[in-house]
Amino acid sequence: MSQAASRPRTKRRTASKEERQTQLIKATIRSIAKHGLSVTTMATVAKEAGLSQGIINLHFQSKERLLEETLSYVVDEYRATRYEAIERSGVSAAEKMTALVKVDFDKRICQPDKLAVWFAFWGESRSRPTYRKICAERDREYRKQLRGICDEIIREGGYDNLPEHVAYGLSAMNEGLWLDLLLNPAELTPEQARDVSMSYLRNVFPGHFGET
Amino acid sequence: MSQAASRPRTKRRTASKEERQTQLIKATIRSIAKHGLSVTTMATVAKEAGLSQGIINLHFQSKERLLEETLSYVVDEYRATRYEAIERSGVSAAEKMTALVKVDFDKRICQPDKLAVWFAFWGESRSRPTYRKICAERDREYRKQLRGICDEIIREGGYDNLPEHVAYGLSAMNEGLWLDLLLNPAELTPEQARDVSMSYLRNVFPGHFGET
DNA sequence: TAAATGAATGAATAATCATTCATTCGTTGA
DNA sequence: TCAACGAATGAATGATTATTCATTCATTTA
Repeated sequence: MSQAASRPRTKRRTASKEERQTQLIKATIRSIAKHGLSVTTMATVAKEAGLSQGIINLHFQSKERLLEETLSYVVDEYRATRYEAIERSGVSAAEKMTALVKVDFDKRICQPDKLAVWFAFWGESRSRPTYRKICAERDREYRKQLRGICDEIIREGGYDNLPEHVAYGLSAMNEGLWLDLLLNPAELTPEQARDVSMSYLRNVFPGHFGET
Repeated sequence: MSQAASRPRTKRRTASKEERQTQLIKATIRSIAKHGLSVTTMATVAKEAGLSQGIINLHFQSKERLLEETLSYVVDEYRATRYEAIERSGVSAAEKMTALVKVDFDKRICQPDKLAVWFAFWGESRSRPTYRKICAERDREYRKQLRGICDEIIREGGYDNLPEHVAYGLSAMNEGLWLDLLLNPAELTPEQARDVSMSYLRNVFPGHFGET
């Protein structure tokens, strides 16, 4: 949240626990994006943060805990941004739905470094129950939110789609579009990805997201 | 393709180069699924294959090459299954499209071990140009195929969807459904995932995939 | 200002891992 | 049956890496 954790002015400085931890988590995100998770070492993170080797064990006890905190950080940021967007949006179900799609392709959320972190942990999560648990929480909440909005829209519009199909379908499509943004950022912009997602909604709920 | 590469009968046997390489690649897939890519070592692969330490360097020169060959193996298998399905399917665009969706959720293709491999490499691909190149080839081909079919269906049905939106949307949705199958196999079966995907097609091309 | 506190360092350590290669052993051709 | 070949082994090696901890140094307190 604070940008104060960037770079110390003097050659050495003592910062608050929270400040340092955030600084180290951000360094971990950059390291994963730059080198990949399997090449991210205590050394690459410390160097990225401009700090010394031992500091990570001082603040996080172990590398594993640092990685878990990093995943949680990204997950929490995503959830917070979503709730914020829902709060700011209009009260209608269609407006809420549009707000959610916008969040997925918001610069803050789908920037390359963050996407790299999501997929790095997803890639390992099959063999790491802890990662899966942190991610599962995200999925359950997100889909529940989406499912509720779909229910409402379907009731309003008298569509004969199954709400769980649309909720699964939309969240899956957005995750897949993230993958495309990660793998070939040159071929697809976040704005185009959002258009693809919105065009899905237009097809499924023409009365709410129709062209006219 | 052959199942002969499973387990040698005698305590030691000399096999053909190709047989051993396939055996090692399959062992790598299992190791990635079981331990994750970052914990997959020469030792875990050798153990999984029931062979000795040095054998991988003998056949693949380096660990990196083994991993690249493993990714290529999965990519090639996916492509081959797709082309096979198109050949077997009816000639209409709608039949071809249905065949493609079926392939994505075929037991052979979307089994847990294989999905783990896809996501393990996607997670690292941002920092590994070689991985990205192997995957990019897959994407380009797949989307081109899909795009062609969408063009045809849109022409036939007079829909006003953009073919590239549907092609991007469908492939993204299927990739996202793979993620759901990987992360919570208990909540979603491949058959249900296929239904989600097909219900998308019903909405986008009601004249071709309509309910009646 | 001086002593106390604890944040930060970085060299040392122990563990892990990819790679090498001398040796073993199964297979093939004469 | 027996050399000759080469596939396979696995102990040894050197490189990498997470973790520890004695020491340094900035900040706070008295």
